[in-house]
Amino acid sequence: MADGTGGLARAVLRDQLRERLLARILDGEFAPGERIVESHVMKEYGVSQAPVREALRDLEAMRFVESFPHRGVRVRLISERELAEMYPVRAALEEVAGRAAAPVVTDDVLALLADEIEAMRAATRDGDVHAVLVHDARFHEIVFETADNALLLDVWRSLHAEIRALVTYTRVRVGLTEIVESHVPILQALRQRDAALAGKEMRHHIEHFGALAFREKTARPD
Amino acid sequence: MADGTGGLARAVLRDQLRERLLARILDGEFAPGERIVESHVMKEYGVSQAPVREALRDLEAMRFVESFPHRGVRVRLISERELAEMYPVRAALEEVAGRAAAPVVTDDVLALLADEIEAMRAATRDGDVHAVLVHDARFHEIVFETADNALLLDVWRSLHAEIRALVTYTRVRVGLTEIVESHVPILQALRQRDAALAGKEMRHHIEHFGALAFREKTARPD
DNA sequence: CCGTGCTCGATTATCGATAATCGAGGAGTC
DNA sequence: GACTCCTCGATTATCGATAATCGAGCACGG
Repeated sequence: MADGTGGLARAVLRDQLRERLLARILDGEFAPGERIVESHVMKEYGVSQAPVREALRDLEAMRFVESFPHRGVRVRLISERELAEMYPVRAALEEVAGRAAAPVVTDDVLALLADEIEAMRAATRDGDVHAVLVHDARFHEIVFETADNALLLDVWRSLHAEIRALVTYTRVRVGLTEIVESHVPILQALRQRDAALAGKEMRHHIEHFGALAFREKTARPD
Repeated sequence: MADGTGGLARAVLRDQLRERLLARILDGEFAPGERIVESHVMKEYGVSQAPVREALRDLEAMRFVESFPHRGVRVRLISERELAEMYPVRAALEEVAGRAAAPVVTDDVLALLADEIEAMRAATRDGDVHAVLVHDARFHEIVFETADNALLLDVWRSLHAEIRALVTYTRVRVGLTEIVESHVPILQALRQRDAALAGKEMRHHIEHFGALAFREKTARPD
């Protein structure tokens, strides 16, 4: 058993490797565009090639890396153009989630959502940008889970890489408070169980920040 | 990258195995709920365990099979509910594609779309259901390609709408002619370069058949 | 007769090694 | 000097074998 390096010897190796590698990608230790060589990872964690390959394949499905036959795996470089492309897709998905979630949301879930907003506010006061983003993502994830559509949730999760990269771009341009408070109308629409309104608020929420983030280059013909 | 039928990704065993296994699942040779044993597939195709595992993992990501650690892989029962879940997601994506494609569509593309409709009509006359679905899928794919949003195209492809539609068709009888002719309003909206209308037609197109196939559970308040 | 623990066959998860493939860089030619 | 061909090092794709794990069936005690 490989216990010389980091003490990963419990569950399925593939999953542990995936989490480790993902953390390193998000920390920027693996820079975008940089290659991730299987043999290096093998030696570093003292495991064999197979679990490394499968972990990397999982990360590919999550869109954090890309791979080409015989040419290996590299951290996906997410261009500003791709981020711009994400907004209409994400906006549409969030609208679907809002519409589906509103009629079936329970008071418990509403409380959870309110908690997340509170947590975002607290993190904002502490200046903890990372925590804000975590609770932001969690807020949206709760809505998608409530929508009770496994396929929808799956597709949304596959956008994680883009969403993650997105916040790095927008971090400096948009105030944290504005981000946090813009979740309130969504919660209110859900409280009213108004499907159309909830969908609209979800859509606007995404489109608003999309327009903010790319206002200098969006020459959208309307 | 998610390759559809790109062309030069042939030599990789994993991909070939995935296609073979998928065909067998769809043919019903592997019944829903039935286990797929790695060692059996190994011997049957004369390959090693690694490519089999990776092919099965791909199929898992596509939701055609499910796997549990140390307990192997089994064919997922694609429930009617799951098929129903696809429709709102797909409808939203198609609307985005229609809106994006309409302002930039060329006459060449419009001609291609008209050709696909003609091909669908011909296939209908021949009673070739599979061909109809292929050209149907191609019609929509052309619209997504025209939308010029790589992420949107990627997400749409990940739905494998053609395959799911096939499954739907085998369960719910919908008139072929109705399917084919319902593409005409989309083409007309694109001809007018009317983004909002094209999006709306795309959405209605999908929602219509979703409602037909699963009318008992869609109770959209309107 | 029923429940419990154990053994065994089947299967997966992982390993270490080999074959196939790619990209860079040097020798040779015009 | 620029281009082409070829070799070589690096890396991936696949293989065959071993270790870990699970579930079913059986012996045993209550």
